[in-house]
Amino acid sequence: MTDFKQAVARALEKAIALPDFPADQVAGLLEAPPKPELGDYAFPCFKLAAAFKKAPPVIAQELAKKIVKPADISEAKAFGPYLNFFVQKQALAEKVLQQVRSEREKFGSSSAGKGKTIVNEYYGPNTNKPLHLGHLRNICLGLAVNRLFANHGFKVVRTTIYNDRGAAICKAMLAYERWGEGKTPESEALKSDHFVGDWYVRFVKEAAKDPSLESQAIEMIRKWEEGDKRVRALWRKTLDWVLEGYKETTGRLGVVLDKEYHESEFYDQGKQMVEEGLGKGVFQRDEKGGIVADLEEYGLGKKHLLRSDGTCLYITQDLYLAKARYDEFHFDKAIYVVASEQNLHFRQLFRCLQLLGHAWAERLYHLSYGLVNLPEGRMKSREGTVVDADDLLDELELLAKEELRKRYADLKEKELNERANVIALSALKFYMVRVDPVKDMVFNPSESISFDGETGPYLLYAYARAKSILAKAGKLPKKVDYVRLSHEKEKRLLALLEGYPQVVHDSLAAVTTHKIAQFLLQLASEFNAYYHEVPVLQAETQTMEARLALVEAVSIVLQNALHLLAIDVLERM
RNA sequence: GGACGUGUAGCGCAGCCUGGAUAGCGCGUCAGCCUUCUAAGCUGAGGGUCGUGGGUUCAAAUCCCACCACGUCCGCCA
Repeated sequence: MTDFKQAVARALEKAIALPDFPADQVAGLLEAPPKPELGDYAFPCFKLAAAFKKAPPVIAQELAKKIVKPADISEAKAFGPYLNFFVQKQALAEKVLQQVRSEREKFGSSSAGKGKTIVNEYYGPNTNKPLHLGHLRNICLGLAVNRLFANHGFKVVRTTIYNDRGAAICKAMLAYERWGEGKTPESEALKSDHFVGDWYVRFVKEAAKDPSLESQAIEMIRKWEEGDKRVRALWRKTLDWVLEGYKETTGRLGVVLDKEYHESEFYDQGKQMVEEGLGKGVFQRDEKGGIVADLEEYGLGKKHLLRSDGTCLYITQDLYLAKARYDEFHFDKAIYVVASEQNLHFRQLFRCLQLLGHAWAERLYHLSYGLVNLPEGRMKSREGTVVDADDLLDELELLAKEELRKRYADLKEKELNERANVIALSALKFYMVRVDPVKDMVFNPSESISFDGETGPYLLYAYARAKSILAKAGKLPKKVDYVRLSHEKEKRLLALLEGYPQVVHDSLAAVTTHKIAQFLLQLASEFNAYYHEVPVLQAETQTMEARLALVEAVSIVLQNALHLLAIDVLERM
């Protein structure tokens, strides 16, 4: 809560003076009026009607007369059943601008997570094909979440898990062994993960004609598990190709990992935990000899944790991995950024860990996100409607380049490439995090590359305009006469800036990013309108200096918020 | 069949947790604005039974119930 709001709440409490109307309720009732002309805080008087035995508008009138205005409140005025408060412009300007100026990149951050650790696992690919659009949503969310927590002083352990074994991987290996003729990514001039992915596609095609290939793949899994030298060598080779390709793609996006997990290294772990549960009586052995968790009472059905032949299942290794992570990092929170298809799996996993008596199970959090669909419908690898991550990144960069060439014909190649890269990434990242993660979303390729509207480039452009003014101004004033910021649009900008830390705080609490995205759109839009209407550099000196301070603050907050979404900025566009 | 989620303007989305003042934004459409700090911009117009029906309430897009539509999941797969 801001200082202003707190002051208003306290003054209201005194004016109301009702014994059965607890003071702490007042602050909770204060809300933001629908329009700026109506003030900064509004107090609805409906709930007082019964106690005062008067109509809400009458109560609002009486409170307006009775209330002792706090120092920084210029007016308390009744609007129908509401009592509205106006924050004094100068006080607002002074408070906000001084704070942004002194805190700079720290404005909006906190030390709430100091000494605490979060582990974030994201994008976990199956290593038989290149990354696609779904991974991009995952990565963009994961990157933003990492920043969000780091911003609050958490130690963030950035991880991924490579699902690097199993049927799909063996299928790609089998096809390569069978028809590869010793080709390599280099010999075919293909990005190495695409090279492997193509062999997987080849397998699917051939298997449609020759069903015996499926059983051959299963045979290969068995050999892999036995440690067959030839199969293991083939696996190593193709896996390295895939990982190398991933590194290139994720590198473009700015992914940095502190720890990488390989399923192949612990896919047979976790039995001990399951047997421990059996011993404690929280899990049961079923009639065929498998081990089951009965989660019916939690509405989660029955879940098999160990096969009757004693081998592990998907969830078994996840039990192990969660514990291994806790033992290593003693995390205060562990986030799994995984598609909503796995909602049930994670609820079952967390519940099982809790049943095993691990208190830290409640620190686990599944950041579930919806599918990314195309305007034509769902992505289907069989129908070739999957949007490849590399292709998309290339396409975005190309479009940014075209746009830049149109505008700045004489831009040097290096500068052109750098700008196109930043612009393309902003387009993608913002498109992905601007939507509530729980929702399925439609990825419209032509819209994502359009730079009109609610897009990353729009935000970058607003930032570049602000920086351009600051650059032309040269030195920024040390002292500012805040009274000069008397324009209505200036007050709106200041109010937005003041609210930024709260937006960040709420985002952290909800482990979400789209609130920050919405805030950015609002701030950029408000600034663009201000830019259009109010001249800065042409203004009289004192006024210019005050406006420069405001523009500087806007640029700082834009940059801070973009940083939280893992979006880099450009000083010029 | 069950569980979970989603349904707001032609299209894409905020708002729902924590109920309040004529329901916001973008794209598209239409009409304007570049001799003045970058027009990737700004201003304005038009566009809505907030899926449907009940309920709670002084007040419901928001809370509750039922129904409908769509999506995902419900395997000793991952």
